[in-house]
Amino acid sequence: MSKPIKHSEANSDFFDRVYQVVRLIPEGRATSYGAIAKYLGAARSSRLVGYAMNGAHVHNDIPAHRVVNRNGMLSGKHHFPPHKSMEQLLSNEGIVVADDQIQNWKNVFWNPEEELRL
DNA sequence: CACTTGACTTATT
DNA sequence: TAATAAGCCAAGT
Repeated sequence: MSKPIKHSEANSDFFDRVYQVVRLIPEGRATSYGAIAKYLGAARSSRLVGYAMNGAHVHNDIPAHRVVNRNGMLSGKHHFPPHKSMEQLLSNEGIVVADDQIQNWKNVFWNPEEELRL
C-alpha cells in the first residue's frame, strides 16, 4: 500500500507532530524549536517547527508563545498579534521576559525528550 | 517546474 | 568571539 494522499490537504506529518508537542507544553514552561525538531527526529529541521508555527495561527490550541529559539529569545514575537504579544502571554504564565529574552531560561526550558520520556 | 524565503541550529573558518 | 556555510522541509512566487 502506498500512502493515502489527500488532494486538497498537504500530508505534512511533521507539522501535525509539531502541533501535538506544542500542545503538550505545560503552563509556565517553554521550549525551543530545535528541541521539538529533535524530539521528532529531525534536529536540523528546526526551521520547519518555526514554519509550522506560522501556520499554527489557524489552530486555537497551539501555545506558540511557549516556543522560542534555543537562546530563549522571542524570535517570533513579531508574528504575534499586538493585543496579545508573546512577552505578555509568557509573563501571564509567570515567565519573566526582559529585552525579548526569557529570564532563567535554563529553568523554564521544557525538554520533550525528558518530560515525555519515551 | 524552478527559485526564493522562512518564528532555527550546528559546525566550521 | 564573531561571521559564514550548510542542512532540513514546506509554501509562495
